[in-house]
Amino acid sequence: MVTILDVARLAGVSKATVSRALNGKVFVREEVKARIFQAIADTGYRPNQLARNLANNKTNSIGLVITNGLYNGPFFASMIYHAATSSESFSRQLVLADGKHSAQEERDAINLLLSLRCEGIMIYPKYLSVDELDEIIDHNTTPIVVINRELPRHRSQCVFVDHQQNCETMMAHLLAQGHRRIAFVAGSEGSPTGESRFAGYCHALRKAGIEPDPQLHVRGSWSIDSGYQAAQQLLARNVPFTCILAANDDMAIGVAKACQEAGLRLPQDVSLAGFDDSVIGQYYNPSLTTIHVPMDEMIRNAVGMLLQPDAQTLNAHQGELVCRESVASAKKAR
Amino acid sequence: MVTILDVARLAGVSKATVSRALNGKVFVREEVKARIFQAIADTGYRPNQLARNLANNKTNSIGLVITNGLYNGPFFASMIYHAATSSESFSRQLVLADGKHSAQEERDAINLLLSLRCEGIMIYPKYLSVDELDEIIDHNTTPIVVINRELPRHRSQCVFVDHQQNCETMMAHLLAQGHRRIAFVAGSEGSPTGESRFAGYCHALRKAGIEPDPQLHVRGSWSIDSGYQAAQQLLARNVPFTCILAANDDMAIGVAKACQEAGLRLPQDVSLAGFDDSVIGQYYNPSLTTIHVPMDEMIRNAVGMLLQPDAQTLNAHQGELVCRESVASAKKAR
DNA sequence: CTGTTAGCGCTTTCAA
DNA sequence: TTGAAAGCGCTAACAG
Repeated sequence: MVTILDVARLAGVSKATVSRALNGKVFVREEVKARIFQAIADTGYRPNQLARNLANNKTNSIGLVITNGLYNGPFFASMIYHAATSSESFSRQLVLADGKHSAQEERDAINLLLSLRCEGIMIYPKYLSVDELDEIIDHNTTPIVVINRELPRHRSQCVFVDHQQNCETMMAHLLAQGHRRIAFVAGSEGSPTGESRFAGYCHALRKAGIEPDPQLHVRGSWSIDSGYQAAQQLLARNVPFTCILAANDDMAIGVAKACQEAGLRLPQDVSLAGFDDSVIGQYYNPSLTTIHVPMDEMIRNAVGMLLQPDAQTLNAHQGELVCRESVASAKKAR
Repeated sequence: MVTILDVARLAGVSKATVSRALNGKVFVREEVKARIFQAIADTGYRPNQLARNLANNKTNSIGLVITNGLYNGPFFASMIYHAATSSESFSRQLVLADGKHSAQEERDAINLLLSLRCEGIMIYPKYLSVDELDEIIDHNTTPIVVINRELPRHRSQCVFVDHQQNCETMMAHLLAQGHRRIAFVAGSEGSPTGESRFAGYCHALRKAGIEPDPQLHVRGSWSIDSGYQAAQQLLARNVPFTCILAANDDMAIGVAKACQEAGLRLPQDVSLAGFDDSVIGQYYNPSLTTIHVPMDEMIRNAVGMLLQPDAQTLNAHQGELVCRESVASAKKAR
């Protein structure tokens, strides 16, 4: 491996001068510079970032902790996409670490990124609780921003949307269409996002004078397939409903499949809605009514928080109702 | 920042001993070890991987170059997913670099990863030609594996599937269903994957004694939306066909949307098929006939090649026809 | 403008 | 089994 010393010798200067020529902060005589660049070209020298990072004590990289099992879906794809794009726009590399299957492994992933000396770390938590996250942030000097969790104790280290509020917005829309018997396909047990959406569902119903019916409540685990299975359970119960609200778009698509297999037409026989506004929803048949979550904005914000901790940034983001074909006005309950 | 020296002092030993205790390769007296770990716990010491990597001259990381605009789709999501999973299974970190919008930027991305001293680099090329890739591989000692491109000069630095062969398999199926007027929605101009699939399409037709009709040929650019628009163009031409084959699943979904908007029923009025077997195809309505590309296998293979360059590995992978609802037997051309 | 000299934090001989 | 010392490749004072 050719080092800066080789270049220096070939150009007949010292390492320092090569370094200066390379970094451009300090003036180097044109003539010398030319010799140096010639030597670099001749040797095929490539600076060792590792050494450079160590000397500078900074790495120009941003870490992202995300749970492996999750990033298969379109939702997470767009998250990684935005994370990579935002990082690059700040000339930072994105380093991925897997949260795997437990809080401990999520912690390990953070520690790994920390020992890699990432400049900042974003984490989309799945297992770690708010308390644990608070503690991790307290115990570290490296900037850490939590995505999709509200941390009351660390207002400038989190970005999130109010899922409950969004769900109430959605419910208001469904109720306005005349739906009264609305089924709910929940996300994984214990997921704060899922719980908030469910809370929004219950709250909106009660506000409309309707008591949530446990018979209309089934649980999935965010994947398309889990939505499919949840819907089959729901249909097997043989209770009447005119609309199904799934806690995310992926599950909604699974639900659609199950309904269609059961001979139900969407939206004539049953309306359907989801959350997240994943790309496919727009092109699904029928296209999916959903809530748009501004992932791009959130991530851009998160990266901004990491790199410029002082700049005041907005951490509560607004979701937005997107009305499409999958919701029709209610006729009569099946 | 607490360093190994702080720990050493606190434990009353030398840096070297702490290092040894930490790495476990050399024996350290139990009693001393205990003192060291106590000191580590007390100080909250975390080894600096940067320094460690520099000293060891290795990084435990694998780089992936991929074009930003692309990884929004489900296909690339699954690629990143498998890349991260495979890397982790070899205890390596995945580092992402963006190929952006040109061959030069793709080159830059590789150079970046190289200067980061990744142990190996995988590249899913979009702009770089086979010749350029050959050259890059020749000029570097770091292992580089190219995904989805056959490099005749570097058989053990590439993994790929035979897209033309796969397309012929698909065409054989469509022809067997009685389709004769089969439209083709191509991918971006100049894309080797797209060209191969198109070649397979033409070849299969000719083998069946049918001359490809330019009127049945439209071009998209891999995205759902481009498929939608391409299909609209096709429909506007008002030429008869009984089946549409899109060069990937995403475009097929766009095509489906356009057809349905035009009042065509799938698959009764027109059959539809795609490539890649992306998750959504299975749940789309109608579910999508496609060719499964074994991305998991390919990536695992690629990572294996990077880390164990000597081990003989298979680099040509087989695609597999997946028959679902979107293709029916041909009645009469519209 | 440029060379010399210390480090950055860790690993690894070499001796003891 | 442990310590001292050299070195990984680069940057950054400090002189000159």
